[in-house]
Amino acid sequence: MPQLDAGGGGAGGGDDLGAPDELLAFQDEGEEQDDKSRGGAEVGAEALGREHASQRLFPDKLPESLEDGLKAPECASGMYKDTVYSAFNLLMHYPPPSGAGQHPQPQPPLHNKASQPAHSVPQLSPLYEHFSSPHPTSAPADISQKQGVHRPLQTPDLSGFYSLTSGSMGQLPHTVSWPSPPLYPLSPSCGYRQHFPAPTAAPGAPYPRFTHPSLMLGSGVPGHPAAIPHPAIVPPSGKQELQPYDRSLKTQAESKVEKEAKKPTIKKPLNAFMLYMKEMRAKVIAECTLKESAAINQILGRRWHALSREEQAKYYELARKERQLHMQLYPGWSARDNYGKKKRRSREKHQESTTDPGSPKKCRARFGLNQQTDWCGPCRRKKKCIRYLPGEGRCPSPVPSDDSALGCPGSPAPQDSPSYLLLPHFPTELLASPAEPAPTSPGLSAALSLPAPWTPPDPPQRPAEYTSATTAISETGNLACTGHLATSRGPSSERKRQSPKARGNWPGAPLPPAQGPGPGDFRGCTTSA
DNA sequence: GTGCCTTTGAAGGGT
DNA sequence: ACCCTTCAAAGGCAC
Repeated sequence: MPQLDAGGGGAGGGDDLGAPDELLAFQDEGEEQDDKSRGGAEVGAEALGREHASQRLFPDKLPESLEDGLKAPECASGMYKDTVYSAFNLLMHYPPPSGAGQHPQPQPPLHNKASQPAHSVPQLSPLYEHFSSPHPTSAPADISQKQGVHRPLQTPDLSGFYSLTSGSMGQLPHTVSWPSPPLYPLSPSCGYRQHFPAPTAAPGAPYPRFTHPSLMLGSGVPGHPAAIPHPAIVPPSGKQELQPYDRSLKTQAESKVEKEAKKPTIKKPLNAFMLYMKEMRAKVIAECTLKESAAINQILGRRWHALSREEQAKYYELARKERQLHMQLYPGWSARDNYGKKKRRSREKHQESTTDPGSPKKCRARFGLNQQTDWCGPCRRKKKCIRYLPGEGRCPSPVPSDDSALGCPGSPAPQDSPSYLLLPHFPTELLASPAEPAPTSPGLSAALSLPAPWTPPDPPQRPAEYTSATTAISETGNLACTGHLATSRGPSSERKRQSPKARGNWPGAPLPPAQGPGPGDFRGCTTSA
């Protein structure tokens, strides 16, 4: 379960996303689900799209209340959780009831992510945008850049609106297409309850939190008085009785695969750094004439460390709110749900390491390099490499290491450091291993000098719930599109070796620079892949 | 069309 | 408690 701010982060910050106890109650309900019941729920959720269509056509047949459906025994496991997912999706495309008021006319979605996978649910970043963009006109230009959809100017009235993408419509199989995707009002403080009639639940009842007709899940629940039988509505057992033609055309396994494919993907909420990247990417692109995200992200990573604590705290707070909102919208969702939906390179590497004694993984383990991103062998990437390899290892298309060479205005890289030494993940086989003599290059020698002992900066003024913060800035100079790329961030395995408490117990407290070899330390590894 | 690269943070399973 | 893995965004690039 996503971490709730123990300190009641909302306590002092006016976080009205929902009282922690409410969240807990909400969450506990979802946590009771088991995978099996979820399977049934997913099908039920799928059916809700169709159910929803019928409800829209026959609004007078709406169930009496959401809680009826939620409290139905059939909802006791699984049904609720996933129906909420779908319900939220429906919310995003369903005009709120007239009684709700304040509903804008249908507008183009703020986040029309054409590139968004058809089955994915967009991020909650509108929340972030609302918080982080008091002046909508200054909103980062990259929000819709990739999508290729011009983002309409946000008026203050719209800034608090949450929309799903038109593409996300595809996540709801069999749903009808509304004439236009309406925006859905969402209070900046996650105020669904502010926009919809108060629930009719008995006092103290945990549900419903949503009372929009589209959330009248009862009609989709078998056994509910208003239930409309639908082939896709399955009992909590998760088993669906196939129609005869179904049996003949596809096996249950195929059907299961198909349903898996149709299952909406709920993305992880963005963390603080992701929110920061999203906001600053366009700026860096504009400044640096860079487009490759890998390089952009390196710059952003350094700038992130250069941020003051107050600036970082803003993003941590936004991220925390996003997580809470996400938790409310998708109770019971786990990031684990999305595991395996991406190709995992590390797994291949792991297999590779089991057979190759000099494998990158072993080398990484030896020197504490990031297992996913640090290289130990020669540049094994066949494509154009953004890393600069000296001598024979030179990649076909070296990319300068310092930001200025990358196209950024700013100070050049340190004079005594060859550009390749300034790269964070310089292929270390070209340098001596710790047991071997160091190269004679003066720049190399300089680069091999480990970072100066880390000394904590002045005590920060963190929010109350953040304590003992430390800032890990090992950069030597201008971080704005300048300086070297050696990051202060240790390898993932290394940075996680340190407990959150040890590194400061405020969320996302940055680690002190790695004292040992890190991605930017250029420690040697003589093995090659 | 798919995956990699690159960053930090969050989460959860495993030990 | 700690370690390890995966995913979240982004867009060029390689295959």
